[in-house]
Amino acid sequence: MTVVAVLVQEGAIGFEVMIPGQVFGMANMAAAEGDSDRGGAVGSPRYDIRVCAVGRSVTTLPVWGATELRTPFGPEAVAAADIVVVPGAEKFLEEPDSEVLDALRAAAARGARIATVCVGAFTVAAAGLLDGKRATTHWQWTDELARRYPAIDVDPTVLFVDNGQILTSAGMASGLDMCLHLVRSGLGAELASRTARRLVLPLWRDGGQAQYIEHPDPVDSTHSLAPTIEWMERNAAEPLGLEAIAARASMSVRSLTRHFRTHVGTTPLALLVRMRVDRARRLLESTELSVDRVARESGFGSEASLRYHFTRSVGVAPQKYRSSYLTAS
DNA sequence: CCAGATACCCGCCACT
DNA sequence: TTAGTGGCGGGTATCT
Repeated sequence: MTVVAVLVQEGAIGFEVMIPGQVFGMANMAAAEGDSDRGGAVGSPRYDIRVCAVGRSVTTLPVWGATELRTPFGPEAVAAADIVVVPGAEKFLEEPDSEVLDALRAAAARGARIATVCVGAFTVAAAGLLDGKRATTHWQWTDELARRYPAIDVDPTVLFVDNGQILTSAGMASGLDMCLHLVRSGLGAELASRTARRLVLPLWRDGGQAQYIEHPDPVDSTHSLAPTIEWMERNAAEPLGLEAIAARASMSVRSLTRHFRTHVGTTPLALLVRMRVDRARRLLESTELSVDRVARESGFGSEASLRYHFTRSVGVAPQKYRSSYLTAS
């Protein structure tokens, strides 16, 4: 069981406080569904989510909805957590409470993962945990983060950054992507994809995507490529070229790449590679197929190609991923 | 891991 | 005039 502590500070942004509960809670439901599908008894939940405050037991959420949050847990939740999520708070430009900083440093020191949403990155930065690391935050505040903490390598162009131990996300909805990423790395791509479906989240939003995309014509642009992308998802195992994709979208190759850049924020091939890596992950998790077979079944032309992309996006080689995944579950 | 071949991506620009 | 399209060139990423 993975303990997730959501560390709430005064003036926390309500939406972001709720994100971990929604994603990890949904992962619990997806896991239970998986248990019964396999004919076995429903196992215990995978995640234990504890909304907590350090210093105060009740934190108000005075803006944007004017509600009040009761935090059932205190510092002991942070001390017990495997993952500490830090949502953004209203007064993020002020020095955080020293108890909060101490709790974060202690958690990091004993190896817990720390994940920030939005301007929560400022809190973790104040604890000195981001020095020398790559990080991101809400695009309105990336410059300020870089100015205050020159030792941090701030990347304003991505949805989230995973440093292994510390994760930072761009803000608001990208916190969903980051938490889903944590589910994927903890429990596997198959469960993560079922969780995404329950959350009605697109599967393919990934860390390396533009934070914001201009939408000159939101009505048309948000949906025009959706059928093409679904088609790519279904046919990712086939050798797809730009020509074929463009034909499917009934436009030229030039227009296709242009639309991808402006509306999706990435390129057709980059998206396809992500889809294929995801397939490969699932095959490695759930089958005994050789790495070479996995490469072909997931749409990569060769084992070398799979290894190249897999290692780049997952961080470990396919074979290593399979063995570590099996021992972890 | 290297190298040659190929595919892709995107600025530029003419065109509808 | 503005908005969108798509061919072309060639630097770069990817494949074999």
